[in-house]
Amino acid sequence: MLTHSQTESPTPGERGRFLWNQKPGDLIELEARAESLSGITLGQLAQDGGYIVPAELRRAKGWVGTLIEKALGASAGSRAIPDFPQLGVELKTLPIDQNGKPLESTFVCSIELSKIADSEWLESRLFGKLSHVLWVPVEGTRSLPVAERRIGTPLFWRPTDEEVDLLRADWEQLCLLIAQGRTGEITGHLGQVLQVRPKAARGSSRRRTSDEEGALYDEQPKGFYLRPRFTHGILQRYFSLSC
DNA sequence: TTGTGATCATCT
DNA sequence: AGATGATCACAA
Repeated sequence: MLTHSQTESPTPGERGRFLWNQKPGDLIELEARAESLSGITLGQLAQDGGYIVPAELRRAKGWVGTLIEKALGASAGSRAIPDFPQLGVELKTLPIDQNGKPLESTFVCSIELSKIADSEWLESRLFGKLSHVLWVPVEGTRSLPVAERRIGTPLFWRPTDEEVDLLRADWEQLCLLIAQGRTGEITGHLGQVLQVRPKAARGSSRRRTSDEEGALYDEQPKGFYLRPRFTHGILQRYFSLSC
């Protein structure tokens, strides 16, 4: 996905302006490094690291997120833990339009369909990932060439008590349906701030699970997503306070 | 195969 | 326009 330049511009991690693939030691350092990306374009950042910018994201949907991860030294890989394990921080890029409005929902984590029945909120993947997030807004208007899109001002976010209540209420409602084996009733329409949507390589993907009674059946893999309205609220609150 | 990074494509 | 369901690439 992150294709290296064949022309050997700067060797990644050696000559670039940014500390590619190097773990930040603490929150202050992570913040400083995230802020150093603010205002530059994806093309500039990619060139610094010696990466090729895809002409379009259709076949490179996670390219922006992976680029920012490498630049900031995220180390969790594809494990189901926060991107900066030692700091407990999850990194999320957020595509925004010219008004700072999120263009897409935000994927949070996949759902362990077979284990969801006896899970608890405080131990959940969802709560674990959302307890501390570093949001990095990035211009995402489709008509803007990927290389020209600018990285925005990063912000650290911890959900307020009110936001936790909203998330937890949705999470419990959706988990209950899943635990009862009523996954057929789950659509993206449910949930005020959180929703459950397919998360699979193809629509026909299936994964084995069971309901409270232990009955086995196959269901489409699903994941939790934050609604754009919710993430928009996070950005608005932050930027209204910082002005 | 599952979980990560997400955006695409289409319908209302 | 906004949102839902579908889909793409990669790592372990």
